[in-house]
Amino acid sequence: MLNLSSLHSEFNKKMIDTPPFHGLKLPLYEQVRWHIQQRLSTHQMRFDEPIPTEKTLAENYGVSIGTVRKAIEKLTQEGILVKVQGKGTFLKKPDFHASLLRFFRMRNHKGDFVLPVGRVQKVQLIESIDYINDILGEKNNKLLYIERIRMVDDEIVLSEQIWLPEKAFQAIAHLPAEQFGNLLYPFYAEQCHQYVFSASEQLSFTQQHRDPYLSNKTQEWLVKISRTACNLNGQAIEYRESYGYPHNFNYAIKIT
Amino acid sequence: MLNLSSLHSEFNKKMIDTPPFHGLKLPLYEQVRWHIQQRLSTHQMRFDEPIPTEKTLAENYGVSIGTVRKAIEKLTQEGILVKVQGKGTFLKKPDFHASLLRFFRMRNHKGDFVLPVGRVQKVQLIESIDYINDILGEKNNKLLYIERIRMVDDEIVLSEQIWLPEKAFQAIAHLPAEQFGNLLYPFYAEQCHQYVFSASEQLSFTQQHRDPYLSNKTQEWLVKISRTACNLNGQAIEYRESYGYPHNFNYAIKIT
DNA sequence: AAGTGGTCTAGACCACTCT
DNA sequence: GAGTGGTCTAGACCACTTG
Repeated sequence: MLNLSSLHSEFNKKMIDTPPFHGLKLPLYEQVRWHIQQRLSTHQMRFDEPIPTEKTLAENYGVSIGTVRKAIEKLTQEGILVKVQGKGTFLKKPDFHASLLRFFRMRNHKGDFVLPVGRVQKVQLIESIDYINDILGEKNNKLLYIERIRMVDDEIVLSEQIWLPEKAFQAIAHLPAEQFGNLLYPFYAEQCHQYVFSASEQLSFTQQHRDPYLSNKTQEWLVKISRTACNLNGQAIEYRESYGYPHNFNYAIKIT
Repeated sequence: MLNLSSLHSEFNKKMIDTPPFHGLKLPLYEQVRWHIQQRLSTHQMRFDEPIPTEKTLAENYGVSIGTVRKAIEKLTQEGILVKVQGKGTFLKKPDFHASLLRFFRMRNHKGDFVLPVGRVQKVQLIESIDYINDILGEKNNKLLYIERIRMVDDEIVLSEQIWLPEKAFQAIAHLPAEQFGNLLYPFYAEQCHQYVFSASEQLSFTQQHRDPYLSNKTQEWLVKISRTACNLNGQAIEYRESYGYPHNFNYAIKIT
């Protein structure tokens, strides 16, 4: 279990005085929610062990079980926790396998939908770029710059440029490109303890991008996806721009 | 108030025997949720009067107030109801103003973001089209076919083709195009008591579409949005295909 | 002041998982 | 059988809106 003991004693003091709470009168369950989330994000991530039971949390926090349930329900809706009946409540293992597939439905030569394979081509330590650092919430920081392609049947279908804050990713700054695996987020997690939990993507079309890996002509339309990926605290830890051809593009959304 | 009286007496009989429930053991709150939703969708829509209070519903259904609250919470999450403290719980007035703006951020000559103005160009009663009727869940039905353009600063930026089931839209089948207003969904509601509550959209790119209103050339890329719009029961009541130029296209999404 | 939803309690029993 | 979350109860008091 994650160590959440001694919460009870800290409860009142911590809840009302910590930064987000000065002067605010948040509902009890919001305070519990925030406190649990803080505890989770400052621990080493464990996806295989349950967090304390609702009953335990209720006792530790000195609130009723219904209040804890409401807090956990919120965290579940946000995609941070998953509840499994009979087993417990777990940190949700985020999987972004499907994320680019939300936009691109690539087919291989047989016509089946496939996930393009990723391959890092270049890794480079570079000086500060203002607009990237703005996005990452940093200032004048060195950056780790990565070029990566994604392929289906040995054909390059997407080209990606990735910027990381050098500070948090020192562990991989000097590794050769070949050691970066197919998927980057598990790689970040293993090597740097940086966990991507959410991302916001922006989609647009451009005729301005000349890509070194896509053999596109001048003035040809490309799809551009800008992604900012964040950790549990909402802190940006990666900025990425992906380019691809429009013919494979397909995206479905439900509006309510 | 909506008339939800006499629910109590019908409760047990109705809940377990009505179509979705034969043999199923749904939680109480799910049954309540479904029952409320049914009642709402078979009434004339009233967005200005509250539904019965939680206390009343609890008494009528013979369940505790917590169970009713959970049912209503679900309906709130689905965007069907809105709760207003001190006033009551209301049917949510759906607004799709922003929906196309989710994809297209049109700027006018001053550079501000604007909602394109809609204008119906053609209204026509046509014979059955199989793939449209499939989408609408109908068979061999006549259709109402509409052509509509959307404009910014007198420039056509989107072109739409719309198909409606003739049966439910007889009231507008023979109206001249000029009488269709700027927005269609409020028009459907007023004239035909057809209320759009949700929609699923599919986005793609095509070089195949030659549009009568967009002055596009052969082989030029266009954005295509296919939308199926549904009422409260999830029944499809409109199918629409919209085409536009990619240069204004911009779409943001949050992934978790 | 009366009525609404918002928050919170202190339990109960059930369904499921694991040992 | 022990432990987990899932469902459900029967209240209480508070915050907000309206007459």
